[in-house]
Amino acid sequence: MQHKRATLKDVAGAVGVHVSTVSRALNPATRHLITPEIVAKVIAVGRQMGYRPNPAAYSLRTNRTLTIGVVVPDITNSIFPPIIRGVEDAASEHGYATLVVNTDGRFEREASVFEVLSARGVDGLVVASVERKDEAIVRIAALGTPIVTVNRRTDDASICSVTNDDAEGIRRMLTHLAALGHRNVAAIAGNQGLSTGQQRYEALRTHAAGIGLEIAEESVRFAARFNEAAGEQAMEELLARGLGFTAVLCANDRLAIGAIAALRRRGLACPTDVSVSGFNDMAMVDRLEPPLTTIRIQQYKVGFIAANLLVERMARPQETYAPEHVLMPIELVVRGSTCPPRDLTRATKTMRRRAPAAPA
Amino acid sequence: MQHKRATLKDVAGAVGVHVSTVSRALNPATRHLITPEIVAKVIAVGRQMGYRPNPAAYSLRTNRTLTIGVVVPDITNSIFPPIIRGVEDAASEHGYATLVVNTDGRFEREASVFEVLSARGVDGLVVASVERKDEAIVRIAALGTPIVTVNRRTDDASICSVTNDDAEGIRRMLTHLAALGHRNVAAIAGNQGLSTGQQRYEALRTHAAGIGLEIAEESVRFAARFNEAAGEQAMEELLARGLGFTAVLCANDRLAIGAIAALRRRGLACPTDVSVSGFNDMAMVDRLEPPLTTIRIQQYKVGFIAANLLVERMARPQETYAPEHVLMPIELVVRGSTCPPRDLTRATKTMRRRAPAAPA
DNA sequence: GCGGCTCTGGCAATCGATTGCAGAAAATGC
DNA sequence: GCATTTTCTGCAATCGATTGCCAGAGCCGC
Repeated sequence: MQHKRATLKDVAGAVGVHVSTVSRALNPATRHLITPEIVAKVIAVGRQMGYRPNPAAYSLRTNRTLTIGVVVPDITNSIFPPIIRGVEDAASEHGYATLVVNTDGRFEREASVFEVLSARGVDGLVVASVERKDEAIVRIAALGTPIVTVNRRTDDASICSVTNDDAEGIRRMLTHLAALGHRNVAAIAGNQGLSTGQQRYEALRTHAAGIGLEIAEESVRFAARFNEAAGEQAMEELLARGLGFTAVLCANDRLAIGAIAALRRRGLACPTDVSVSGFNDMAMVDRLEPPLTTIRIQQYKVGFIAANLLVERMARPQETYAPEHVLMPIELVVRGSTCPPRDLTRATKTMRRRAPAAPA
Repeated sequence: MQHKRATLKDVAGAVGVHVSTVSRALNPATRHLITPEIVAKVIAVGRQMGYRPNPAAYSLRTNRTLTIGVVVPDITNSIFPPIIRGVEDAASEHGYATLVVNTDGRFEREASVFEVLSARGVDGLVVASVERKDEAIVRIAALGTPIVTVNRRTDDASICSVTNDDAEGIRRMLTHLAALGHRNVAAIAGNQGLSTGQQRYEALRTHAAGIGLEIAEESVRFAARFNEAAGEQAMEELLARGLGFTAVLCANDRLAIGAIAALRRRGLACPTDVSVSGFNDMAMVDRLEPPLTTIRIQQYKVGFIAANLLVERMARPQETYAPEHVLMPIELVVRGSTCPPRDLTRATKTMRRRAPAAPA
């Protein structure tokens, strides 16, 4: 990146002091050991010579890389970039760089990804790809690497996390649907091996009754993955049973998008025939037709806070302290994909084929 | 990331040879200097002890970090993650890690971003945020850092690039619109300070006539930025002039999305009243209403190839060689946002207000 | 005027690798 | 069988920082 840059030795030579003096003068923590005039001179000459510490030498000596690893399932999944951005912004404020790696949710790749980060000697990890029972993470944490999980968390409460208030989100959405007049609501739940999937489903079970909704066992389908295809398939299955629901609550936006596509293919309109709700408020879902009613999570902030938490923990290494779990508030965003039920049961109970969205 | 790991010295001790022997035995390039039996033993013991080289020590000695910097305007803009992913995948195949930074297109941030990467001593750069006249890049390149730009390029042909065939994309889109029967086509061009903006606009000028389209000077609006708001504003301006166009070619998808929103707000339907086309084929544009007709670019591949090119260049440092410029083929993707003109001029010439998308 | 104190800043070891050089051992030539 | 070459391995310097230890300077009080 540059030909040769000034070293401590160069600065020391220019000022006429020893390298150790320069080192101490430049480090705020040891600066008090040096006479103020020398400090000023060193700083001035250092700046003028364009001195910048060599990170390799620093790492070698201190065993710290000022780098944190960020592990995500896939950076091209648009839920993650805002989180990563938050992590990067917070990390860079503290002088840390971030190394982002993708696991694709595949086990073998996950192992190699941790291997790479470990080989690079990252000082800490922000992990967005964690599963509820994630022994790999627990093992790495036990070895002493500070870790914070984002969006999801492990069942094991010893791993720090920054997550969204999934339960409250579901409660708010159920309340919204009930307020619209829906009584028979179906749901497409997510992967129960992930905390998001499990929390959201559990909230459904916990809150439905109190809100006045009946959600029968058979009205819930579990999607294997959080994507459009799984949502589409789940919706197909729900429709095939003719359960007479007027709304479908989906565990995330991508499932909802798939669900709406499935409805459309069956000649049913969203929201007039069936209301559909999402979760996350991904980019662009406000521009879909219909615009998606969903729960907004604070993606950027989750990443930002997680990185700050991590930096804080990395500062005091081997101490043990209580793990922290931050829960971020969510927000209900009502758009066009939910509306009052037109006719409580007719639409989905009798599965007549219709031309898609034909003008009446 | 780990408590203490085996060093060369540890392996040397275990095998009973000198560290330099271990170093040479482990390095494929110097392995031939060592007796095969010793090599085998060193490798076996090294593996068994879980030896992994310390990157800091390696960097300090060799002045190479095995890290490349990736500079993008904003990782949350969904055009970039696939590119980044391509870069990361290719880079990691060669043992390189990637450091991604965001400029937000702001000048001062751009400077600090290069500063950070330079301080970290990256071995090379993949830059997606480059402008046509980008002196910063040229300067850094002149200092000896290998650089490859992606998606965009500098006017200065000495900087390697991997870009998409923007001109051909525009030609294909114009041909498509002409084939549908459009004759009076307007355009929303992009920032002319970026190669994409300029190339696409130039292609418009070059090819329109030959294809049988008239694109008057006043039928082209230049959007300041490549985003929805700019597209919306540009479309407003086009509509305000009542030019009688039946289609609008936009320089990218986000402009097109904004343009369609503006049409809708004016009570005009896309594509029945006005066809709109995009460029890039971003994620999700196939799920919009109407699904966007656009030009598909190979985002992942662009990143992948750029990283390979960069790695190749980093391998032989100070040599000078001809800069390479790779042009990736594009693909026309016809979806719902373009259709034959209903009535060649009535729709946009007489600006009647209508209820949005009301059934006839 | 001297012992003891604090305050500064220099010395040198250290982190873990790479690599030029030299010397020992083995192979080759005659 | 000796000289010469080749092959292999060890030695030690080096990269650029940090940091424990120590010595000299200056100050104080008595």
